[in-house]
Amino acid sequence: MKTRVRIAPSPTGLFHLGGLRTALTNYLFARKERGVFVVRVEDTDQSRLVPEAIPDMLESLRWSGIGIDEGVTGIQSTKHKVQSTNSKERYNRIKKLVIQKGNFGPYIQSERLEIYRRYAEELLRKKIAYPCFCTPERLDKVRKNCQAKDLPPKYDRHCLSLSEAEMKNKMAKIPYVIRLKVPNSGKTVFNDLVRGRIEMENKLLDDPILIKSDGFPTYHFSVVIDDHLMRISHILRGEEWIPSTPKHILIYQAFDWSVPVIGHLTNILNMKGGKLSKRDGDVSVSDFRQKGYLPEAVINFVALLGWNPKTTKEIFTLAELVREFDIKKLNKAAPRFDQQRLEWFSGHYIRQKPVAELARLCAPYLEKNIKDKNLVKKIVTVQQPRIHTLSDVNREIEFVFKLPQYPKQLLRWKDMGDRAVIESLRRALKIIGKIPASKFTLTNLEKPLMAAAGADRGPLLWPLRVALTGQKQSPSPFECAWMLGKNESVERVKAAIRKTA
RNA sequence: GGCUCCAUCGUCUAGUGGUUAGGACACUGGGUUUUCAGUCCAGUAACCGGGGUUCGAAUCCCCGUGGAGCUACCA
Repeated sequence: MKTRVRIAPSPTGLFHLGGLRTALTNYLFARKERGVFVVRVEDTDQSRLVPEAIPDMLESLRWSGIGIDEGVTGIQSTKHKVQSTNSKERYNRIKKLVIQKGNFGPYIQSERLEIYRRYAEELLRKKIAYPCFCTPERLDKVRKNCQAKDLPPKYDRHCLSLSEAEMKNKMAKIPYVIRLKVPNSGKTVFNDLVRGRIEMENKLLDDPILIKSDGFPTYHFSVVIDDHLMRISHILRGEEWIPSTPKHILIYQAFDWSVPVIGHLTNILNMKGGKLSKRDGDVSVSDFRQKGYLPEAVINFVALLGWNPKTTKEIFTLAELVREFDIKKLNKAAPRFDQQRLEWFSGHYIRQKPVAELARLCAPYLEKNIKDKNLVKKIVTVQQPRIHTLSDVNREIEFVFKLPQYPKQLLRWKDMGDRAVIESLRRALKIIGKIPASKFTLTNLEKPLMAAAGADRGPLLWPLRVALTGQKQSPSPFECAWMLGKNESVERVKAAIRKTA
């Protein structure tokens, strides 16, 4: 049987790190098995729709390099086509721009309502499911009652005792949900691909709602119908689904369908060990993208959260991950999100980039509008070893555009006096002045200055660096002079001499 | 409360009955160096607790404890 996996995101918010990890795992598994990676949108909760969620997810996956084979694969530009109206309307307009590909569509659940209805009616006919007319208030009471008695919260099957005639009569008049009748004895067992055998007593299971009173299916129902109809062979999803998996299996059994292989991945926790949420800062993939983390770094970092190759290798490109991925090496314990580790990965990948490419990547992040392409390249060259994200490119380079005010004492290296400072600056000025503006390169600066500095470099280089930057900390004087260019460098050194004299 | 899952340095993890418990991030110190980075070298640091099983347990079993998840006409 062909390996077919899917992610089934719900468009209720921006695509976050946990979603990326699930997507990556499914993608890697599909590639490894030469299978198909499907994206299906589960928008059955009409009250929580977030219009931008689908485009955000698609953009995040595209940015990460995770290619989609089937299902919701792309979107036409949403710019100018979607005027702001109420959010549900906006969602529906964006939905129309979604590109779907494959033979098992539609791949958006709100477009499959008749399918779920049909299958639910089949279960109704077979008496495996039943309509329930109870009000939310009554259900709430039943639930509280169970809790008060320390019993598992379960529906009391009040509506199951209705006569056929009563049932028909009510169905015509009152809104109702359709529930699955779960067996009240025995246990449901499945073999989780990452956790091994998991079992649950059937009598602990609540009769799950299959179809809501608004006619939409619940997740539990639509996920089973679609995974079956779309021939999904392996379900790899978050561990929050473990407790409801037995319900899903009972639905498969109700239709006499074979159950896919199921594996539950760990969730990503915050540093305190709690659920990763907006409160912990940035968790959406688009936030990381906007902050200038490289996709290579985010992928590498996320791949190693909950999986590792069991070797000491830590740096992986997406292609290497495809090659080395092994589903058996998934961990069971939930990892925590460590920002510092992500930053290290990002810095690492930034240092690997060719300067021209890094300059192109950094360009949108530069705070100053720099027209001189050459200057951008210089700045990026200097910043490359110092930064962790693309937006860091602006860090500590204010001096390039405007010399900050600084006290003249800052020019002194150790116990130097004013006279020594002036002498040192004049020497530097002479050397710099000799280099033609057209040959004002890093090496042409470094060579003569280092030669002149001799063994004890502080007396020459420290005053020069401060004269150029006005800062206690900065890149090397050669790099600073190079960025500033000959004229500006000369002017700043002269100014420092005047200041000291 | 009920149910389910999980448990090695601060963090990500290696380890599947016998290891000086290994690597990486972070941290600390040192080398390189004019400062900041980078880079190189070194160091601090962990088997949640208690019982078993065994000649021997991080590893197998049980009981605790702790954490997470589910307990919705949300997914």
